[in-house]
Parts: sequence; structure tokens; C-alpha cells
Amino acid sequence: MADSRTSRGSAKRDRLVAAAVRTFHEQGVEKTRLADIAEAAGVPLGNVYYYFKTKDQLVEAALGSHAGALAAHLAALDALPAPADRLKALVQGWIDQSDVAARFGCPTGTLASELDKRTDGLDRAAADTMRPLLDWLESQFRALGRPDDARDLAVALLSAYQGASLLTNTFRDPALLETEGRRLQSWIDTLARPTPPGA
Amino acid sequence: MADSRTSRGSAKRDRLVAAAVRTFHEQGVEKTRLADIAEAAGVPLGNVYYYFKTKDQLVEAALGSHAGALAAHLAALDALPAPADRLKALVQGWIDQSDVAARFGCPTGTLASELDKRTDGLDRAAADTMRPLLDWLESQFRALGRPDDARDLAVALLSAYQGASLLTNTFRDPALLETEGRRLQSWIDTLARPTPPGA
DNA sequence: GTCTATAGTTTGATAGAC
DNA sequence: GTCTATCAAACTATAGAC
Repeated sequence: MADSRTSRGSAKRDRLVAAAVRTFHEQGVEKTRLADIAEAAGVPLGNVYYYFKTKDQLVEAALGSHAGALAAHLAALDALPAPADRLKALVQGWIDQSDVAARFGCPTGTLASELDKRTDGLDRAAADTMRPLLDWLESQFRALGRPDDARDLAVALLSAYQGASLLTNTFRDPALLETEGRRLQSWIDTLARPTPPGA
Repeated sequence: MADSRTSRGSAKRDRLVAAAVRTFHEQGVEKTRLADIAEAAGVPLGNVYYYFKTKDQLVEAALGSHAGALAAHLAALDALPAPADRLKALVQGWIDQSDVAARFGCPTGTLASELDKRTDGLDRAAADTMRPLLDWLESQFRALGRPDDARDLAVALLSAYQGASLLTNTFRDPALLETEGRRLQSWIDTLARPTPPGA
């Protein structure tokens, strides 16, 4: 029968990756045991090793999943005609996820923060996952008529989100991210005109 | 001879706390073994348990150390006459630490991010460490003539720093935090006048 | 390809001599 | 108060039957 194989593996492999993404987000990489992922995916522990030789390979697969979801989301936003609307829609997505952020933080950000502590090759992988978003933001600010400081504004916007996610998580208060998100949306509106960047 | 006892213990205990703060920052809590802290403090492993019954007690002590250092720093900033100068001096301190942030992130922020993943009591302790800073920021914005949105501006400023630290760490690039810090300093300057918040 | 059982390590914590 | 030796639990990873 027609199974749902991807280019890299089976449906069971996909279940394992999805379970890894979810469990790493909720518990962190270090506190997550392979048995947790196996259980979440409904797969016996020993069988995990048929698809992933090491725990690190599951971390890499989780990063790849994040990168794919991000690329798909940005492609959807590109359908909007105005760059300011694209940026504000992105921020709206963050606001809509504020409850998740309050409980577990930003999925990509908390993963990056944890991987940054490592000294093996995986500490640079987080940067590769986040760079496309930063590049996309920069291109939007450029289209918005801010070619000179587009990169700085991209860093400022992504920083504001990552920091607000951290505070929202630490204080378990979704309102922090919601308020900051609305502030960022009106800040984006002011940027179309050549006024100093602000919020 | 006169030893340097604190209210809670001996000089050796202080060395252990200092080593814990440093090692947790550089390696993260989960990846740090008690043997790492013992070695960094020059104390045999078994002796650690005379001062701290569990690893979690060392985490609590590290949080307390962060809280104390923060309180001392804010008290020093209070000597400055103008609230805008206090805020900009705080940001300057962040800029001056950008090299450390590039390598290990914000000491308090990365610790909070990691503790947020826990479900025991320690996940709320990070909030207690960060709240005094948020309260201090709020009082500064209030003194700056922004009583209505002082709390939101405090969240915005601390978020910007925490997020910039995360990006700086992820991309191993101190320039990100430096540029964002300067942007925040000029943003603070614009806030004294009743213009919309921005940077 | 799938799964059970278990080997091999690591590590938090303790016992007990000094 | 200090330190060595070691236990017990947890966890990654593998062997090998099916």
C-alpha cells in the first residue's frame, strides 16, 4: 500500500522527529531521555536506534524540522503584497503563540540557547536555523525603504521577540509577549516613513 | 587569623558558589557535573556535600549570587542623578560585556531559560531573580516622565537586551549586542520627550 | 525492519576513616 | 571539617532473537 515515505525515511521516522521536536521544546534537550521520545512517538526504545544512531542525530533532525517549518511559514507570508503587512503578520503569529511561549518559550530560541552551551559541532547548527529568518527580515526592511539599517532593524525585531519570549516564559505571563508584540506592530507602521526607528 | 566568613558560611563555601556561577554560565546547569564545580573551586568532590546537600542547592546559591550582584550594581547606578543616565549606563554595561555574551550568553538569561524547563520549584526562582531588575527599570521610566507605560517600556528594554544576548551568543558576534545597545541608548534619549516610544 | 534485554558509562549522593 | 572510596540510579547505546 502507499506509505507516506519522505526522502529521508519512513512514517515512523517522521513520528520520531515530531516527538523529538515537541519533547525537546517542552523539557529541553539535556533533560530529555531517548525513552521519552520513544514513548511520545509510540516506538520501542531499541527501535529508535534503527533510525538515529545517536541522540545528537535526533537533535539535528529536530533543527531540520524547525528550519523546514520556518521556510514554509515565510513562503506563506511572501504572498502578502506589502512588506509591512508581512512583518506585522509574522509578529501576529508570535502573539498567537504567546500561551505556548509562556509555558515553554520560543521553540527555536530555547533550543538555540541550550545548544550554544555545547562545544561540539552542534553549537553552530542553531545559527544556521536562525539565519534564514534574519535574512528574510532584512529583505523586508529593505523593501520597506530602509536599505541602510535593514540588518540592524532585523536584529532589533528578532531580538525583541526572543527576549519577550524569554521574559514571558520566566514570568509565565503571556500578556508580556502580547503587549510587546502590539508595540512592535505599531513600530513597524512608523518605519515606512523616514522617522527614527522606534516602537 | 581573620577568615572571610560570610553570614552563610566559610570562604570555601564562597569559592564553591563562585565556581558554580561560572560553570553554570559556561556549560549550563544540566551539563555541569558536581565534579566540575569541585575542580573549579579546588575542593574534593566529597567535600562539596558538606556545604550543599544537593546539586539544586548549588543552583539556588548561584541564583542568590546573581541577585546580590544585580542589587549592588543597581545601587551603584542610583548614584547617578538623571534616570536617563542611569538607564544608559546600565545598557553601557551590557555593551561592555558583549564578548562574554557572544561566548556564553547573558548569565542570568541563559540560567533562566534553562530553569524554565524544570517542573520542580526551581523554575520560579529565576523569576524572583529577574523581577527586581524589571521593577528598577519601571521606576526609572516612571522618573523619566512615562508613568503610563513604564512597565511596558521596562519589559521592552529588558527583552531587547535578553534577545540581543541570545542572538549575539548564537551567531558568536559581539557586534550584534553592541549595535543594538547603542540603538537602545539613543532610544532612551528620545523617551524624555513625549514622543512615541522608539529607537 | 522491529523489539527485548542488557551492557557500559556517567553521575548524584553517601559512608565512614581521619 | 575534610577527603577517599563507593554505592545506586539513570541513561546512551548495542547485541541478538524474531
